[in-house]
Amino acid sequence: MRIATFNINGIKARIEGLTDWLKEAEPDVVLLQEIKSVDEGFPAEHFNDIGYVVETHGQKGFNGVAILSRLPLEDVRRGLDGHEGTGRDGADDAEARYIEATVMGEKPIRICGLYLPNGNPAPSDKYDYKLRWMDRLRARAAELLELEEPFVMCGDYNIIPQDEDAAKPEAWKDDALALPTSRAAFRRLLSLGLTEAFRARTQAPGHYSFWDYQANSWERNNGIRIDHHLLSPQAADLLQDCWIEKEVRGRAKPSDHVPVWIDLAA
DNA sequence: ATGGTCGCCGAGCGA
Repeated sequence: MRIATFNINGIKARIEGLTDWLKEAEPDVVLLQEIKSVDEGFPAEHFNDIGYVVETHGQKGFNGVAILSRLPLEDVRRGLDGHEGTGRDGADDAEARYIEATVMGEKPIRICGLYLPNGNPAPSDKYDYKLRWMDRLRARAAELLELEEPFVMCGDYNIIPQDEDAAKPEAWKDDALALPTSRAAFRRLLSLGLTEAFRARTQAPGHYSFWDYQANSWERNNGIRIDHHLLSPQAADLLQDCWIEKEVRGRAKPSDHVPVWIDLAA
């Protein structure tokens, strides 16, 4: 089963490029982030027509996540638990950033798609929200781990795990994506027993999943690696491969992110 | 270099 995570930065702007990519790359499952659409505005029927079932968790204008799958989806869940009611919008669940479903292949796999808050500037209420959100994600991961079944948490984590994951680490020193506090929160997630698929495959630096639209970042290869797959032990046992589809960034009208893939023996 | 470029929509925010 081949699964890709892809922050598309707006479904309306990316419908054509995303369709072309789906037809040629033929992923079994895709986790989309930043659909920037309400559920009713997402062109689900269009993707049904090319063989994908669609589940969305959207909101107007910003954020929004979706799952596209060639296999049936069951037990869809939207949003994280832990309704603090103290978020900067009055409720931490005001932002649509998380969706879960079970993909019914040969071996059913629980798939979590997430768009972790950016958190800039730091410090700020936005940064506090990011850290709280990571706590809530960790609580959900701990719940799922108790089941001792295969699950994957895939998405735009907005975390540069190590300096090796940035072309210019010094430029991100004070950024919410790379601050020691952010990296520590990411490590706490991993230390529950999750495997970061890309780093499990290679320790090599210089692999990125995002290049800013500004300042010719793509042409200068000034990228960062912030889109990740975290696997439960039972899912890690199924991991065949993990790779970044860098070429997509050079296409016409691209997203600023590219797809990151895992292949599971499932 | 305190700008630069996108996408949401239809002003200004978020990244």
